[in-house]
Amino acid sequence: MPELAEVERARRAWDPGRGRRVEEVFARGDKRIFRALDIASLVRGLLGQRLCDAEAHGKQLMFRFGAQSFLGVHLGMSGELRTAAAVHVPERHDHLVLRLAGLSLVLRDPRLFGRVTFGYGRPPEFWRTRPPAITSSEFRPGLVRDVCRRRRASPIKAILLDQSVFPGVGNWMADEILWRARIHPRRAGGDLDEAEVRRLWREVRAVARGALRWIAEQGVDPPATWLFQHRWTDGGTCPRSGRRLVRETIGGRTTCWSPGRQRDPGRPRDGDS
DNA sequence: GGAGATGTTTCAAG
DNA sequence: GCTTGAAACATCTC
Repeated sequence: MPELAEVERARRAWDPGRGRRVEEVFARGDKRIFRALDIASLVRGLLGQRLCDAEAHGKQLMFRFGAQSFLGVHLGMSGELRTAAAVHVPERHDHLVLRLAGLSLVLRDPRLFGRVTFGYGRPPEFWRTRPPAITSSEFRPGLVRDVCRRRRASPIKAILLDQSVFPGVGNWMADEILWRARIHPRRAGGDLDEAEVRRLWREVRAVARGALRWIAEQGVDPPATWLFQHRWTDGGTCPRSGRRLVRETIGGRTTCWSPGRQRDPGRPRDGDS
């Protein structure tokens, strides 16, 4: 599920626990979401501390407990945050449950592609060195130009998934961005001209803002004018051209685009395949 | 039963 | 040394 806006929505899911102290920590420490994390110090660092702050950055989440304890969560492919009753009995895929006064904070992740990190005294390294948010004014066109130059042989679809430049952009957002910018997902980064780089930069921001508005703030899917509504299954049509959408694997991920609107680099006259 | 899934990491090859 | 693409991770759903 989780890209930029879904992660922002997850950030808010634990809000009911704000200001309350952790009374008990349940963790399935053998699960890979904890990687090399020392569960004993996680428990020690959280017990008795109040949930004070929750921040999202790209696909990363950081929850601060007390002044010193920083709990990082990456939801991977199937992670979810929710609250449950204080007496909640962890279900099969509930790998971390924090019992506070009156409710429990639950991290569920069936596929176990998520990751939990913990920092005491200061946030973990990745959080301190995170790249500019794509919604911030520091996210400038030059960053897009640089990564396209550096990864000049990679398809632009794969480049957009680079979290060190486009934090929060995932598979559906990348397709949405390219569709709006009228750039074929298989175009090589080094092949984009200055105007295309500029369009890409602009649409990264537009899709990020729109996704946050619909998904995180209003809690609904983006409207039918977005590719989002049409891309998931075979047989969809482009909401702008009315033509049949194409789905293929690019950069190892299912990719959907609108032929004609996004011209195929191998077929300069007609993008239909 | 098989394929595929909104993600990252690792590793071998160029 | 850098870049690239494929495989691996674990489970569920269609």
